[in-house]
Amino acid sequence: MKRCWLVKTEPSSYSWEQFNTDGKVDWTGVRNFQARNHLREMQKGDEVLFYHSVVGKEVVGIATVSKTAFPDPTVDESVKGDWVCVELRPKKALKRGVTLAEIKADAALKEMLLVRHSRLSVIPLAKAEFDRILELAGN
DNA sequence: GCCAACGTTGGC
DNA sequence: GCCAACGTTGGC
Repeated sequence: MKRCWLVKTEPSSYSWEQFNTDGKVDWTGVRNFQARNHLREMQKGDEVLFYHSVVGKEVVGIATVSKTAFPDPTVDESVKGDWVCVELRPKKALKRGVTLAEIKADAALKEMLLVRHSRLSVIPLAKAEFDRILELAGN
């Protein structure tokens, strides 16, 4: 079954603009068990909201999973554990960014893990939450 | 720039 | 196995 996700990134390290320039990216560097488990559950074609943390604090676009979990090539001998990444491709920019403040203010979204668990970097979304964000964005 | 929340590490 | 210390993330 197709699922919806949200990934966070600081635009100063990797932005939506850079993502679009690249055309695709291996979503590497996840070093959190919960986030990793979510990466493993991603299926090809799943839709992923792209969120800018710290700077902007808004959802800026939609990506799709183009390759399911595979070993993270950025892991070397100094890193313990069995880490994975996925390949993402940009699908569509939001017409208008949806900010964290708006998400918190929205009755349908304020229970999102993005709000409740702000440090998790890969977050599963309910379809209704995903749709609501697109609605707020005007897409 | 500060600090709260959380995860990880290491001593016991 | 507990818990204090520490590092990191991310909102404000």
